[in-house]
Amino acid sequence: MARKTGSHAEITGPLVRQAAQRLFAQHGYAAVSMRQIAAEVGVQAGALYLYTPDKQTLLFDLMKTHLEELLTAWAAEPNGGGPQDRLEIFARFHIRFHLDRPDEVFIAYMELRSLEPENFAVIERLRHDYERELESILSDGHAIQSFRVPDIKLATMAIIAMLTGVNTWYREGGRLSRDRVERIYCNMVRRAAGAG
Amino acid sequence: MARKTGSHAEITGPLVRQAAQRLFAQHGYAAVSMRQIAAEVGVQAGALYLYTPDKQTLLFDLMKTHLEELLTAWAAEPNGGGPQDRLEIFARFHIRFHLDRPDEVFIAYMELRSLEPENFAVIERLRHDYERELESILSDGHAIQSFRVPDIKLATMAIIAMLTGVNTWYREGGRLSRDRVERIYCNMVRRAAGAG
DNA sequence: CTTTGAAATGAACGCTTGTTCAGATATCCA
DNA sequence: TGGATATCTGAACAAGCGTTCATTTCAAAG
Repeated sequence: MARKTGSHAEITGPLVRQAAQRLFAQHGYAAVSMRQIAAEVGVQAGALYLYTPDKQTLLFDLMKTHLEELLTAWAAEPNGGGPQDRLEIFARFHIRFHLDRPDEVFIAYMELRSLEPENFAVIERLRHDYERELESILSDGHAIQSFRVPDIKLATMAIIAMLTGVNTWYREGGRLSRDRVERIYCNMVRRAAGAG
Repeated sequence: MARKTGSHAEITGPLVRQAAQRLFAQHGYAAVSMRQIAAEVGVQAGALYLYTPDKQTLLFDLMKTHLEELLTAWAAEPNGGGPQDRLEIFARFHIRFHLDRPDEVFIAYMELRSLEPENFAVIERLRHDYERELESILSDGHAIQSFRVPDIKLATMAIIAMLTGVNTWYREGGRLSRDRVERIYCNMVRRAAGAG
């Protein structure tokens, strides 16, 4: 696969990350070789080491960047209103963000076991930071009896699993529009949380 | 890892499957070598080929067996009652069955991409057979207005994702008993389906 | 006690792996 | 134009891969 003509060296770095992302998502970290990534970029394997110290770091950076972008994007969402509004905003945000990045999401969920322990700890913390955002919404709603959830942590995990699950079946141009999917999931989440 | 003393050759086959299951679940199919599996069993790599034609078939058989057991076990559940009862039975069954087999479930969900196309097709069909069981419950309930679901297929996927998600966080001996988890999930599923 | 046949070994096959590095090449600034 | 600097090649390294197979081991059957 030849490189785009006219491409200068300073854009090879992003190309490497892009190629690694697609290949890791498709075949899995362990099943993809540095030579495959290099071929996708249009370069020899040795050249990759100008852009990453090793294969593991390549994976780690992809996952870290993804989760940091997730937290940043969530922080930029409107955060006014009561728990019910915030739950709806969260659900819609989660679906939108995840459907926009199927490869990143797939890697972040499937390649945790491919991370060396120190890297795993970093990623796990970031993921937990995000989960706590939903947890605090449910907790606030529980406090003022807007929601009926017997166990807040369990509800957090259940709702996130349900929302993230959309990535496993949704395909662009399918039977349902993204907006319709967002709306339906929103309703299910609200009801699962026992919202009035 | 030495074999249990007194073990005869006729039980090595199951041991191989067991070892492969644990290792595939922990590190992923591509990351596990035949030599690692053999070491776990207490045998040399060549001996594995008395029990499986190749590595791919080993994976395929694990997944196929898991899904067939899932379908068989579900068929053995009581299937009387209305959609509401059947939804509750399904939810409890799904959680119970999946929590009992964390390794199998992990492999069945994570290693789809490691299957060669023909094998993938077989597994995908089995999985779909199972999803259709829930779909028909929701469909029946929708027909007699016991459930309020704007889209049955979407609700099917959402509920299964939510239920299967329990495997990602539940740990034996944790804060919540299995029965309590079952009950809470049951309620969330009922409400998500819009059951009266 | 010998024969048989399954079970397991251990070496070997050709190939791929992640990573390194001396050398070639291209690009940019003076 | 010339020299410095960033970029990339291509070969090499040791190690590991899935798989095969002639040979050995060993318990049970005759």
